[in-house]
Amino acid sequence: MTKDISTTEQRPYHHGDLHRAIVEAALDVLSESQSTEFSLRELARRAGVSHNAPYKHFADKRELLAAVSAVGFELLAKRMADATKELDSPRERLAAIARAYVCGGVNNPALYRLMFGGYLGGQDNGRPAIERTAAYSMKAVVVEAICDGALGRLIPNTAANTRTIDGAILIFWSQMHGLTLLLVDSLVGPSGKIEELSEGVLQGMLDGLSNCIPEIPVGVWVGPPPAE
Amino acid sequence: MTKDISTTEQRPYHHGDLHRAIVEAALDVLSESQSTEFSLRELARRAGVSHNAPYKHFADKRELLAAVSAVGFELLAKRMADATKELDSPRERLAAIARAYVCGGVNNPALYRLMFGGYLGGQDNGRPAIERTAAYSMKAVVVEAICDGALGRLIPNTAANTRTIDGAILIFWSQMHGLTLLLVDSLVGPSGKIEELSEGVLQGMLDGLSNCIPEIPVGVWVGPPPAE
DNA sequence: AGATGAGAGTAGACAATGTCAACATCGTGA
DNA sequence: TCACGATGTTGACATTGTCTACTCTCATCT
Repeated sequence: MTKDISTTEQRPYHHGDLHRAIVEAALDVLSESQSTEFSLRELARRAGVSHNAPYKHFADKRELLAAVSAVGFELLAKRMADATKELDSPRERLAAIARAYVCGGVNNPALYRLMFGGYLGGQDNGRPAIERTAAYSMKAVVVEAICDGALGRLIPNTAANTRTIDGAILIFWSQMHGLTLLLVDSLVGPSGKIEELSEGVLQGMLDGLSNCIPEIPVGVWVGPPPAE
Repeated sequence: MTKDISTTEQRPYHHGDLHRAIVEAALDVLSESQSTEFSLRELARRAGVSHNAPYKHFADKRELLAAVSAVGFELLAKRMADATKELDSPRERLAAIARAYVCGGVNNPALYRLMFGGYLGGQDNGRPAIERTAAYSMKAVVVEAICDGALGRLIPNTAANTRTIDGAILIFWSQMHGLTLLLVDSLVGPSGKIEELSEGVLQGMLDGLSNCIPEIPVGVWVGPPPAE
């Protein structure tokens, strides 16, 4: 039972904040190894607890990964929000959001893939609520910029405009999403020119959106499914 | 295909075409379970061989998945090519390609994610050559439609136009890629309206591309990295 | 204060998996 | 014919996710 390594200091029986420690360890390992195939036991080792301690905080590995994913969403939403600060032009704000989005994905591909890669949830077992809300808060930032006139004219955030806004977001989001993943997979490049590259796609898309803004509406929802 | 073990017939010691059998089993399991977390042993069981037989054909699980992914690329390229047949208008051909692309992804998300999800290769260990070439052949189909005038005017496939073409493909591809993954993850929907939805995004993008076609060029490559 | 009970951590066990090594079986070319 | 290489098989091992049963700690109730 003598597990103390140091001289007299002994780790208290209870960790104190294992939940957080495990999630942070997971984020570390994920960032380092760029893979979700680490073991719960490894995390337990890093946290200095027994291999089964994490199970007091997460039902299974899936749930742990969901928690990590949620942190990823929060980080991303925060970055996107931060990027818009001190920017007046709505179009510039939307562009900044896009840059933050792509940048976040490129900087930590494994986390990005965990968030959007469908390891969690599909149509079957919906992803945990904590994730949904995090993803939803991301959308809000985009909505704001668009309503403020990022596409060339004000679009009041009213029920009547819902479909227009969602249509625009759909295009915006899928373009950024696709670009991010292509970059991450090194399927387009070169990686040195990522910013230049994104900028071209981004501006082109914004112009395209501005041009066809009244015709976009299709029956669409964007973000977490509404009927739930 | 006499695989029967019925009464007295005994399976010959050697399978005959285990390589193919394993890949097909993997495709089956992948399609059914929509997860890459099946075991090699399971595939071996399905093929009716010992748990270690697959190792005579694949160095490890990664290599097996790479082979599956390659098949996926071939299937997708074929569908895209088929979709363009009997279509005269280049723009219609490009639209058909896009539909085939999105459709392929939505119909088998797990396979699509395996192909593009970066489970294999990153910038570190490049993905197997077999995959690269398959992915590259996909690009060729798109190039053709664009050069033929899908964006409103002919763009001869010359070295001088490389950047314009690659720029257009980048936008096209990332838009389709992103849309596919958003649909697959049920992050946008509703799923019943997938076609209508895709159509809106698609046409909007094509119009946008047509409008800014001369200004697109950025220093870009699309497809497998050229310096290799 | 002392009992107690729930939350948090530990220890041990189990089946399944990826992978290694040693052996068996077949078709084939020298 | 016969040895050899490709293909399959068996057995073994460390690791993993997860279950069950146990222990420790501390706040709360009497």
